[in-house]
Amino acid sequence: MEFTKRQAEIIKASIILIAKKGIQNLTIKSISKSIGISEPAIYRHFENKMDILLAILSYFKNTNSIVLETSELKNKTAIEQIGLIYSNHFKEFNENRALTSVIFSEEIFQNDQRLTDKVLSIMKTNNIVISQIIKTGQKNNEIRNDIPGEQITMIIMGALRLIVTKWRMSGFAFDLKKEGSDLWNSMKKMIMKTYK
Amino acid sequence: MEFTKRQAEIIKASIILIAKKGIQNLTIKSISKSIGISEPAIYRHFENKMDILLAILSYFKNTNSIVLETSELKNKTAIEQIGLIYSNHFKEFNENRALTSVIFSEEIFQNDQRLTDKVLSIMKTNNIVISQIIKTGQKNNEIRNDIPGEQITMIIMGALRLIVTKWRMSGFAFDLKKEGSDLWNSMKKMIMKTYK
DNA sequence: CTATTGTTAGTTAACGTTCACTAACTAAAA
DNA sequence: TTTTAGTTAGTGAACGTTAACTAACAATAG
Repeated sequence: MEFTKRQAEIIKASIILIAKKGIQNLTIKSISKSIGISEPAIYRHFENKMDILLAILSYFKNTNSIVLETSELKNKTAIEQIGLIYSNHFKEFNENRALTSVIFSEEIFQNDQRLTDKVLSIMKTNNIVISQIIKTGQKNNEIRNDIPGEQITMIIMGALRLIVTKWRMSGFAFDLKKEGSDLWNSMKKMIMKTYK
Repeated sequence: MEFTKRQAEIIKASIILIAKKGIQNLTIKSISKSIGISEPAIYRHFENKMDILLAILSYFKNTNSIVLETSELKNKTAIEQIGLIYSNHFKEFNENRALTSVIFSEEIFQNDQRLTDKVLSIMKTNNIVISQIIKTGQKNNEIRNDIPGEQITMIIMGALRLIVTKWRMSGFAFDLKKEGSDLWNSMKKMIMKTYK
């Protein structure tokens, strides 16, 4: 188990606090207050504040892997796989809205090299997984190959990120699952080799 | 003139500081140090720190309007117009790299309602301009109309944002103008009605 | 022409508050 | 009985901001 119960509690409280008021208002005091213990008690579970930030990123990495590497993906077409990754993301965000404030927000973790490196590695993992699926789809003549796979990956990831950002900034005012699914259906038309 | 020389200096210094070390390290002390005056002197030019953050966003709004509403856009096809908006953005970012750390980083300005509102209004302006161009292009049978204009807008904006984010996070390691232009050529293939 | 008055943009010193973090102690669980 | 997880009460450093003052300059009045 990567984190104890209390550690997980601290991580989740921190994410919610960042979502609400930004990283500038994430303090040991605000964390401890939100879970109902004293400030020094936090230090029984994390060495320092930086370790909490790193733990948040580890938590993302896990969540992300689960969404990306689910066994559902096996024995599906490339298009079906990307579709599933899209809908899994939307499901995850719908259940954990605070996550959207930080998961595509590389800028938040900019104050330390270790944080930046960790963010970068999460981004790269994402890219490799999607890119691999796209390229396989291109080989199978499922996805158009007059456009480099990396660029299709960028377009797919860019749209996913932007719709989630808009959803959050609207105060979660629209149905992400529905709008997201519509968006994906449009993207399919654009990237599939033969669309009927 | 919206800002005095000194105010502009403070704004630019702040953007560079955010780009370097994140919003957490933007302090009155760091700003004053970077332009070589004392901390209290900052208060001769801005009432308080919040006003500096708001000024940064106003500065963005201006830069953004210039990129979006240039007269070059007149008498051009929709595709040419979006192409120009893309390349103008890349040119602007290339000349002012620190800008990329904040311009698509809504999360940075999350600690106050006034900041969030201003960010939102900039995003909306962007969207309206691009969306208008796309819809005109669809009416003229220039852009495919089997996909709603709003979704094409989202895809275009999402890709632009993501490539800029990647460029920044790579430490500006690739040629944004070239990679961006390649990306746009691929997007054209996807959204044009007839591509030869 | 010069003395007065006001403005602008800066200084040093200090304010109260909050920050991350620690020492010392305690209750309860293992 | 030792370990774990909490407490209270504190630390020095950094935070945004203000007070008090000054040098340099511009406009105006005598």
